[in-house]
Amino acid sequence: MEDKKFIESLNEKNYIFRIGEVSKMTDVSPRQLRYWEQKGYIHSVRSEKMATRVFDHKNFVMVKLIKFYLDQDYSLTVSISKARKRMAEVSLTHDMVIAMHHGFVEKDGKTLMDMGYFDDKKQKRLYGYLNDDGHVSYLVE
DNA sequence: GTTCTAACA
DNA sequence: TGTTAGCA
Repeated sequence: MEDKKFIESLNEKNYIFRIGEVSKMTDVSPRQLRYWEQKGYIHSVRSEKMATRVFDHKNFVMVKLIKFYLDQDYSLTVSISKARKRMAEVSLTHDMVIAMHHGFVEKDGKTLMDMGYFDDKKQKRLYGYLNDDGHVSYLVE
């Protein structure tokens, strides 16, 4: 289970940024970030004794999403709404991919992703791989 | 040098 | 929302 430890060591949850860094990476001013936080659109963590904000990866992504919609001339409130919906979808996508990912196996010169049992009786296993056009092909065995 | 809060020619 | 002031 060394793989698991390695994955956890680089888990995005471990990445935190200060307001200046987030501002530069997202092109959102510190003033805006503080305001958005005050309104509850984003959240920062304040270490027990540390007086400065730190944003985790999740909130960094949220800022990027809000900015993405603002740049398309949506109002702030609409951007927030759209960003929250996207966040939920991205989060669900992440959870599902993690849950179905059972490693890779080599077959016929291809690298197949083992997606676990396909049926409730746990007799058929689902595999998938990317073909040349970028689409996923499936295999059940 | 950076971040914080509060306030506004 | 930008900017500035005065701190920590």
